[in-house]
Amino acid sequence: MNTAIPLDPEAEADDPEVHAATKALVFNAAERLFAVHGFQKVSVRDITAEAGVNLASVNYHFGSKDALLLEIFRRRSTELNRARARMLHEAHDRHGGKPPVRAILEALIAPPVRWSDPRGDRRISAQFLIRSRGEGTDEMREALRSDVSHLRRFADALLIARPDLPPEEIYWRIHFVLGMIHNNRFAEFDRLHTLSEGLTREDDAAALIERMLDFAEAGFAL
Amino acid sequence: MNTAIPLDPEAEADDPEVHAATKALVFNAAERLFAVHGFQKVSVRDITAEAGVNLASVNYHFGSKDALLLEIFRRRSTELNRARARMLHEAHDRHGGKPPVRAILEALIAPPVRWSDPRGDRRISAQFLIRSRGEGTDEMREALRSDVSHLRRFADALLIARPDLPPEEIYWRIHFVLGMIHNNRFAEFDRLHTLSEGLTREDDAAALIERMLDFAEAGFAL
DNA sequence: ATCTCATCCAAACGATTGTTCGACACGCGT
DNA sequence: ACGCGTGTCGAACAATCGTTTGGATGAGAT
Repeated sequence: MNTAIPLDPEAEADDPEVHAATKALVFNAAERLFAVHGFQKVSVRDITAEAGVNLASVNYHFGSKDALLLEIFRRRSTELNRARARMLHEAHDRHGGKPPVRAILEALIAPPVRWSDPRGDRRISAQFLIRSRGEGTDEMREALRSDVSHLRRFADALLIARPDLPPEEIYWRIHFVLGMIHNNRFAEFDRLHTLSEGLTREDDAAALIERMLDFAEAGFAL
Repeated sequence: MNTAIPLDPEAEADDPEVHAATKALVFNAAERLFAVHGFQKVSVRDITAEAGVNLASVNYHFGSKDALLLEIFRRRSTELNRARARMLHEAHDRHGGKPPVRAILEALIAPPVRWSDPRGDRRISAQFLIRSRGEGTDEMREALRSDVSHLRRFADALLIARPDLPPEEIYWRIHFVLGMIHNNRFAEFDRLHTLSEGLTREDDAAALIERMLDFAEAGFAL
């Protein structure tokens, strides 16, 4: 698995462990390799070689390869969920507890799409999370069940914003919007780029969010 | 890989072609296991055990594990492309060469969603194709480039149906619709089912197609 | 100084991987 | 009967996998 991606110089801060630079190196290398090549295709040796540490570091610091994967997933997942929850909360505050559909959808769409911005340093995390949805281990799929409770807040907000719609209609449309979000992968962007012969540029996250919001809001306006 | 999935009734009993039956057995077993567990998690021994044939059968009939995967992918991919192209062609005939947006989108959405119908026997093929999009080998990703030429017919039709829209807008919305389609995975349906607490039922393919069409058409109506 | 503890390292472990090999069985045309 | 080709089979191949091991290292506390 050859990769020529610049390594992230920033290490994590404020951890209970004082002297664990190796752990952060492994964490970042693993996330990057997993995001690019997938879980099964990346070996522990690939990770440690990329991180420049000893082979046994993975098992020493994380217990196992799956546990390492799970830890990355949980970290990034809670980060994303918090960003979404914060935006939804702000929307509630701004609109007196009953935000419109577009504000709710924005809280759902904007955070992950902003992560995918090529100008930022969170693209890898975004790709990792998208990939983990389809290739995760059994434990990660169980961790995705708790994601349901997180999604329910968005569903409830939408049910209030559109009380005239039958609830099942709301849920289906959430499913469609999530499909739009999870389709923002490197390979899909590439395919779109060749299909449009270079017309579509994904380097503007704000414009993409607007486009997705227009599309999704129209689907919810029925 | 523990699999407790009932074997399909087709081609299991005494076939007139006794000697070529093994290849079909391997083909079907591999497609089913790949669709359920993913490509990397399924070993050649899993496939041959599921098919009830000798371990060497895969390499003898297909050359390698990757070649087997590629052959399944090519078969199902051309089948799907043909079904879509036929529907698009019929739409052209019905509307004098200038079909409306909804008819074009229907040709894009209906075939794969019909495959996903639990009452049919093509759910496995649909899941396989969806999964191959994210976990495919390098050769398969190259085969997906030719899929672009297939998508271009839909893009051209939409450009004609909406000449007032800037082309890049058309391409982005195609990207969104494809995201809706590719999100129809087992795991995602399950998550939606638990989120809606049983309200959403995916057993009605026709109703799901209508829902997706309504949503997508609204997004294109802007 | 000695003990302690966390960390790192090279080496090896057993298991599993995809693939290959040689032998054997059968149908079929000559 | 023979040879030939196709197909199947058990066995083994080398490679890679995740994980474990025992000892070296070095800083901090006693």
